[in-house]
Amino acid sequence: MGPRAGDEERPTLEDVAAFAGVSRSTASRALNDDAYVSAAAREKVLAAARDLGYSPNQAARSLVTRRTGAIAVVLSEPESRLLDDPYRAAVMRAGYRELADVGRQMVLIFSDIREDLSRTVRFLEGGHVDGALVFAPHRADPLPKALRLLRIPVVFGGQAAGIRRGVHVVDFDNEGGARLAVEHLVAAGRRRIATIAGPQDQSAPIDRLAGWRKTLLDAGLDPADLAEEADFTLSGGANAMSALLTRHPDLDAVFVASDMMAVGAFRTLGAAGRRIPDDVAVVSFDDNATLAPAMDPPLTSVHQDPREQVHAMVETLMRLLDDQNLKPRQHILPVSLAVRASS
Amino acid sequence: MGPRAGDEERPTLEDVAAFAGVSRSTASRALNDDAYVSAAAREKVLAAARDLGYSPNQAARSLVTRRTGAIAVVLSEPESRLLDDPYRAAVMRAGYRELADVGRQMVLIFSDIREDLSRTVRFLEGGHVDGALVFAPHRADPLPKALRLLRIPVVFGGQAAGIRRGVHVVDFDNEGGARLAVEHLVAAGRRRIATIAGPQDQSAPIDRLAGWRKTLLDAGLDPADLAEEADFTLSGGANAMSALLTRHPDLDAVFVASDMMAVGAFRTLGAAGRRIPDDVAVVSFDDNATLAPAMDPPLTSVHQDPREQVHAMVETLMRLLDDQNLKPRQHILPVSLAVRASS
DNA sequence: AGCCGATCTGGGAGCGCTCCCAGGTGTGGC
DNA sequence: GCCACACCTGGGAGCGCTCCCAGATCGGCT
Repeated sequence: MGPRAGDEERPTLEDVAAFAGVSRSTASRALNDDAYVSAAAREKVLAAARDLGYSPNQAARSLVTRRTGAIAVVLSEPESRLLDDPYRAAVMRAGYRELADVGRQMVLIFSDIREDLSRTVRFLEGGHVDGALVFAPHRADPLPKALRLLRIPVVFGGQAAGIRRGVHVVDFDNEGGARLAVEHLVAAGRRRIATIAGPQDQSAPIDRLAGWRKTLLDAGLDPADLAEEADFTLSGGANAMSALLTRHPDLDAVFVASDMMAVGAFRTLGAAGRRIPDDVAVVSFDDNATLAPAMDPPLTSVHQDPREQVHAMVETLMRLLDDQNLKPRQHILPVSLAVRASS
Repeated sequence: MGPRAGDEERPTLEDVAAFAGVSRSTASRALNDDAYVSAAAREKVLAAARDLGYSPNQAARSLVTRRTGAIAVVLSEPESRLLDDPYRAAVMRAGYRELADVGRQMVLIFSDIREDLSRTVRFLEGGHVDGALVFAPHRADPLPKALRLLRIPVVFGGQAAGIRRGVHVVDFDNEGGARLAVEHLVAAGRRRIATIAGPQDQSAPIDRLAGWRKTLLDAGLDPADLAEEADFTLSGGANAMSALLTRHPDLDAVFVASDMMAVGAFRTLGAAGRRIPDDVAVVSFDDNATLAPAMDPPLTSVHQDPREQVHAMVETLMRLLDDQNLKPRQHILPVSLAVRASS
């Protein structure tokens, strides 16, 4: 019959050792492929573990090792933003993969800026995880500062609210991406290039706006009055486009700080009888895999690869776990332009 | 100075007890608000815990209680599908919230059908979590059957691959939703109602196709040759629409099994010079918050609320944790039709 | 007074694991 | 022939917590 079927008791390391005819210590060494175990003993232990269906008790293990093997991925945003942001979905997926590749389990934490600060902090310091990857794009978010006081290793994805020094950051080149987009429009002969900027309480949209402005100036064009701020939503983008068209009926291009706002801009342009790209070229930022290629016409957008960002973050975090005194640095990743029919 | 600043050592329960002048047992009782602790003792312990910045060691706790306080949310799909599926993002978000509401931590598991079975199973039985919410829509997915052999409490979201009995399931009324959509089209006077079905290796699209067929028959219309299967992608939807138009140039409506495929259908219809909804009405399934309202014209779609589904799943799982012998049942949730300009 | 039960407390045991240390065995060098 | 040193093994301790049990205290009732 082998081991009793339907047995409620899960086998322990001691059981495996007894079954293999060795001591608990030797079994432990074999399972954790330690040095100093004979090949014969290792074989026997591994076979016993397989036969008994043994899997180690993680609680017992991390009680003594003081490591959990889990890493938190913290997404700190107002509730509304998270629901429909495919970029975040890609971040989660990438986080899972990249952490699995280094043998770590991802524990996902959603943390609404306004509500969940103390719960999130309590969880992170509760010893559930060995470290954290934190995405907290809003400047007013108190989380990054709170985390600084904790002893837990943290790497930020994107600029951490108000903190420029002493933290590990992996960010995209937002300003450079905006520059790519605008240079593309200039090269195509556009001269009245407006922008729909994102909320100026976040680093990324601030940098994108700065990139647009500087590139125009470098090209000898005047940015004055050609920028309109919106809130990253469809309707926000539509309204901003209306305002821009009213002020500058002669504009021939617009750089939009996110794909979702570009949808709104498309609406307004269509309703106003402007053809894309013939009358107005549109370039966006995000290159959202769901949205950008699905639009009509397909949207030219600045492509940022979340997988690449998360990979760099995990790499940094692993080094940080080895060496708590690792010198913090800002790691800026390049972006590229995905050119489609809208420009 | 209070407790030493920058102390590496985290305080233990024993420290808290000593500080409060009581025993470890009493401190434990106070912190877990057990009965049989005097008000005075409780006060002292709570104050001590606060002053020392104590947070309990979860590993030690779950070693003895055999509970982790964590619940896995398992998304079992081929890698490609997960990246750009906002429905899944909503499921994750809802899972996090609903589990937080019952004091549980979500641990997210992505499990590629083809690659990750053994890793997922190993994790789930490793004692990391107390139970699991599993989304495994593909009929060929071996995960549900593998989980059956484990002793871990599981609730499925959507029909579990090939298993109809003995499992806990919370699903949407896919057939009823399709019926709503088609009845809406019939009521609007449409008579040549085609469908772009989803992959017939999954329960949900199978049921949606069945609902379309039955409703047509009930209305005295002939479904023959008006169905085309596609793979839930944009291009799949576009190609299916082409095939349908070629076969039936006179069709006046199409029920599409997902929003993403509806985007493809829109493309094809536009290229063929058909106006929506004047020439061809389009109704879809998903009511993806990002996509459906953003389309031109905005898409009529069957609305399913992932939060509601997850809520029911968590409720069932909590009951299951209390009572392992809870009688399994199929819980079917109603859906509604979000009517927009495309129909 | 005496007793019983309810209320409260402290110490011991032990969850399953890893790590340390004390040994045992074999091999090679002098 | 003996020591040094690698290699390998087993047992003890202990991680920080919860639970059990024995005991202490205190009313209230016979």
